[in-house]
Amino acid sequence: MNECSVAPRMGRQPLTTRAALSHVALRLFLERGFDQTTVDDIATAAGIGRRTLFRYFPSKNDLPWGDFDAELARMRAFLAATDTTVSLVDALARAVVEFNRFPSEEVPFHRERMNLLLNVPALVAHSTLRYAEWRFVVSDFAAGRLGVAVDAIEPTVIGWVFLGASLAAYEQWLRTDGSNLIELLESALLLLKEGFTSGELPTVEPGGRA
Amino acid sequence: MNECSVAPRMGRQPLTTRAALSHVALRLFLERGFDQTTVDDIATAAGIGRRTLFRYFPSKNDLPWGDFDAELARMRAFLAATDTTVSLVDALARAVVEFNRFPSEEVPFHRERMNLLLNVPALVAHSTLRYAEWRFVVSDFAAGRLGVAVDAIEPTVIGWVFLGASLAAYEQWLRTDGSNLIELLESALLLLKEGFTSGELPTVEPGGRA
DNA sequence: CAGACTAGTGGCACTCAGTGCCGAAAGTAT
DNA sequence: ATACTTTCGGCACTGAGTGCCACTAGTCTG
Repeated sequence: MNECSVAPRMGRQPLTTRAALSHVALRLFLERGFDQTTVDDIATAAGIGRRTLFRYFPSKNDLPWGDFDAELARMRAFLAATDTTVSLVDALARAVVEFNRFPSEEVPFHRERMNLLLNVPALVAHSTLRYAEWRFVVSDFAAGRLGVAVDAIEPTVIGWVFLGASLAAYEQWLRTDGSNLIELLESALLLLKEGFTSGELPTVEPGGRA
Repeated sequence: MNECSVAPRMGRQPLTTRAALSHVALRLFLERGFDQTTVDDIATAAGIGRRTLFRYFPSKNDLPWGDFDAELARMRAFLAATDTTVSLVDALARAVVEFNRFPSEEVPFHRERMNLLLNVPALVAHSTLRYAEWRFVVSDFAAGRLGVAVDAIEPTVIGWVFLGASLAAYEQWLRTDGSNLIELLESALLLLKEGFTSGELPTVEPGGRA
């Protein structure tokens, strides 16, 4: 029977968690820089073997992301639960905002993490693979709403456009101390709604200063 | 005096060119796959030393790109030469189309190259760094037209959005044999002009089937 | 022509990320 | 105790990328 609450599954218990390793790595990256930190350093700091670390994360580049898959699943669920009376663009905009809402105590941590992800070249490059998964969630939802294939041009463009707006907001957020990520996201997403029809873009006040 | 046309500059002549190496590498990548091709293989095939190859290209990932910097300079020049009566969005749309126009004999080659760049994970990731340079050209132009800083939110979003539309067109192009890249780009860029105002996207026929 | 100068070449040794293999360790189930 | 299951981590290996340095192939000057 499986009635033990302390060690519910068979075999040896894991020594640590993805979250703990991500945290240790992030600390070292901030202290000495990403390139100056070796995987050995991280493993040693976490008190595990180097080989073991590679079982928790497939690459050094994945360490700052923590458990991104779980976050993505959250966004997918949020979209799935959105009422169909809400327009496609609004539904996506709300989901994006929701996806990027964090408890206030985690905000400084998240800021440092994004600072790395958007500035260290190796991480910038690797991030693309994560963004692709994110875009797929967006495109998939859009395709369902529009009644077209997920690889049709409209859902694809929508995926890219929402990603671009989000990252633009993030870049803005990291650039200015004390700015509010959620407000910046709403500004950027509003730009999409206002559209590019006129050729002259509407001037939107950055949320942080509105 | 410097009047010799064969060897105009001092010192030893280069054994090869970036373009030649890019071509050799691309052939090998197509034959056996990107991951199955080592830098040694490429250097040997090109008849140079491995160490020398790394002087022509900073990384294996850069080989498929050839001389991207020159292409970027062309786009920048095209934008700079665009009449100011043309709206911002139209100017960018024309520049993007121009940037992606190739002589018909190079099209199959370019297609294979983009096939690699958009499908091999390592290349997908690395491409981000090249795209960032591309986006900067777009954002920079937009910032000038809008009279705002290049790191303001509007030019940033515009950079992302045009990149997204371009890549969506490319993905579409690679997916369907015999499709026309230029037409697909125009379709995707039209989506941007039509905008997201209504919440319901206009249905645009893919250029390849129009 | 000799010697100085300059720029490309490539071998060697090194660091570091990532992987396959496999036995040891630490648990649970019977 | 024994069997089974899962994690751990050492070891050896591949392959990308780098610093160093001697060598090569040119030009330029006297």
